[in-house]
Amino acid sequence: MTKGFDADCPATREILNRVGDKWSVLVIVILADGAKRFNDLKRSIGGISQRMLTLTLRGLEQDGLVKRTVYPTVPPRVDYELTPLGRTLLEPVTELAMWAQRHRPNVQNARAAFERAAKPPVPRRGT
Amino acid sequence: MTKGFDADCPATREILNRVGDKWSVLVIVILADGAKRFNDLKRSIGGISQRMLTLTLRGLEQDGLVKRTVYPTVPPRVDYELTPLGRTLLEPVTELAMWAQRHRPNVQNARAAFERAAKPPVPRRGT
DNA sequence: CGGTATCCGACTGGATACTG
DNA sequence: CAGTATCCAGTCGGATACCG
Repeated sequence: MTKGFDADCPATREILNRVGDKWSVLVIVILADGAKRFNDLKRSIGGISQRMLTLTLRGLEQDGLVKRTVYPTVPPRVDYELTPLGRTLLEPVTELAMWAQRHRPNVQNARAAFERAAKPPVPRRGT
Repeated sequence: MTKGFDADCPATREILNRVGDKWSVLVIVILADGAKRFNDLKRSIGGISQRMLTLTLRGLEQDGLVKRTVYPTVPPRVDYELTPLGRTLLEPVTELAMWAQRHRPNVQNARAAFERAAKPPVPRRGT
């Protein structure tokens, strides 16, 4: 089982590096709704710095996942939207997000148990 | 569309943090074949330091994705294996890995194009 | 509005040495 | 064998200031 794919191959490492960073997935998911302008995006995300939004968008653009469109109007206007390629990525990413939500209780649980196991497991009553 | 899930929710952020690190996915995929001992794992992976393997395994164990079994024999022996929870994670992760492989040419392509667009796009013949 | 440039602290991860 | 401890370079990412 699980034969037939390499998770260690460069391709996987590559996409994992992109998708595993702090903001990329978030941006992708927000752009799933349609094109957005830079500052709209920034507001939608909420905790991101201008610098990181720029870097994240550049990364996604570079990988062909996002398309950047500049309208040379007087206050400049730039739209970002998912490319078709970017939209296909949406599916495995959504899978992962759904896994996260379904199994979150398990994970939390495991973490609590792990923590309990680490500490001397609660002095019983007396001491 | 894509309503009905939050990629920004804490659960997703959490699992993305785990899965997005440098080694976790690799470990998970290797353990898909069955239990392995520490040094077997280390050899299977190839580029990992002892420290990082330990940290990665602790992280996975903490989240209930991997089970650690110590046999108190004279040279100590420790087995690591996926928990049922860990095995369920294998699926979305595999999806992502397959996406990476299917679309790698596109990504590579986009990167090349991006690079070309960045530099003054090739002086034509004369200069 | 949509960036770029700079600075800097925090965290990541490799190398190495030591331990039960 | 399976770690732990320490050190240290490199990267990530936030804050801030400035620019077209």
